Amino acid sequence: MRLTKRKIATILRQHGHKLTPQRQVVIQAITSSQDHLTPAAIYEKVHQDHPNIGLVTIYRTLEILAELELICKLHAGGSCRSYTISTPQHHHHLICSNCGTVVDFTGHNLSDLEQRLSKESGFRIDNHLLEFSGLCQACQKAP
Amino acid sequence: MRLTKRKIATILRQHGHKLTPQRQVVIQAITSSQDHLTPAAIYEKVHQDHPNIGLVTIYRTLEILAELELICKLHAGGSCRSYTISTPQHHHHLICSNCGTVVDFTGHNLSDLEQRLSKESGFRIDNHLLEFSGLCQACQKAP
DNA sequence: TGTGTAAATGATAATATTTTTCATTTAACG
DNA sequence: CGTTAAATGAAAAATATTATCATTTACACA
Repeated sequence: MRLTKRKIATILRQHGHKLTPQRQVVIQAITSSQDHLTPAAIYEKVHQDHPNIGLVTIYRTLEILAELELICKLHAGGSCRSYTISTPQHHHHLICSNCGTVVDFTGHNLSDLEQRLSKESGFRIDNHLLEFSGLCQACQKAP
Repeated sequence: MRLTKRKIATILRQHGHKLTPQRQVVIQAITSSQDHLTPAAIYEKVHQDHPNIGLVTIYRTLEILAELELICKLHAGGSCRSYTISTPQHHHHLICSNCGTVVDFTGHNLSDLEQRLSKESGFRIDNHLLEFSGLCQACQKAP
């Protein structure tokens, strides 16, 4: 189950942010895409129907959405600044290195490993980053 | 066991690259650091003793070293373009988000998960990215 | 131990990306 | 509706990265 636009709007407001038309457009662009999108890509996508929206607004919106964990930042693939829509539960990503399609997966728990590492290294572990990349079914067939 | 400078030199030559003084200096800067370093940070570090070395050379050297997997690119932490020395065996990283110290770890095998994901999604998985971040022992004590 | 040659360097410029600033506009609250 | 804090767009500034090119240099080979 993905985050609905309605839900996103509520969370934005709950945190004292306004739901501007520009933000709605950015959110729409992200939720309607299977890919991960860079700020520039979102700008492109959005600019056709909304020529007045500025790239800076995109940057600002993305920052807020990421802060609220409504979108996820991805690292695999070309850019380290591309985003995909988030889902409520903890998850990781599988990314097609050809077409950029993002598939979420859950059910893999890293807490055992985390505990082991914490014990071995003395670190207090706060966070992790786990992504897989490869070719999706469609891109395997037609390279 | 870390890669020695000698070993790195050999591998460079094996791939038709020259071992220039500039490259030696960059390698030295990376191998002698516990941190992960950005191109700019390496430039800073190196520029004191070698004022003639250009930032561009650093970029080029890093690209080659990364290509040959002699260094690893890290994503956790501020920059998505920071590097640490690599080790021969497959490993992942644990990174202190305060001081940048990088600790390698091995022994965690993702191939079961990889297989499961591959089956479930139809992806042909080529690669993965796994990093943990948190506070190292020293930084926990003195924030 | 020279020497020819492909590779590397540094300087500079070009391009790309991200952040700042600020005057104006607007969403959302009562 | 009116008020106000937040958001926007435009422009510029700051950063980061890549390309170009004339000159230099490592090193394979004689």
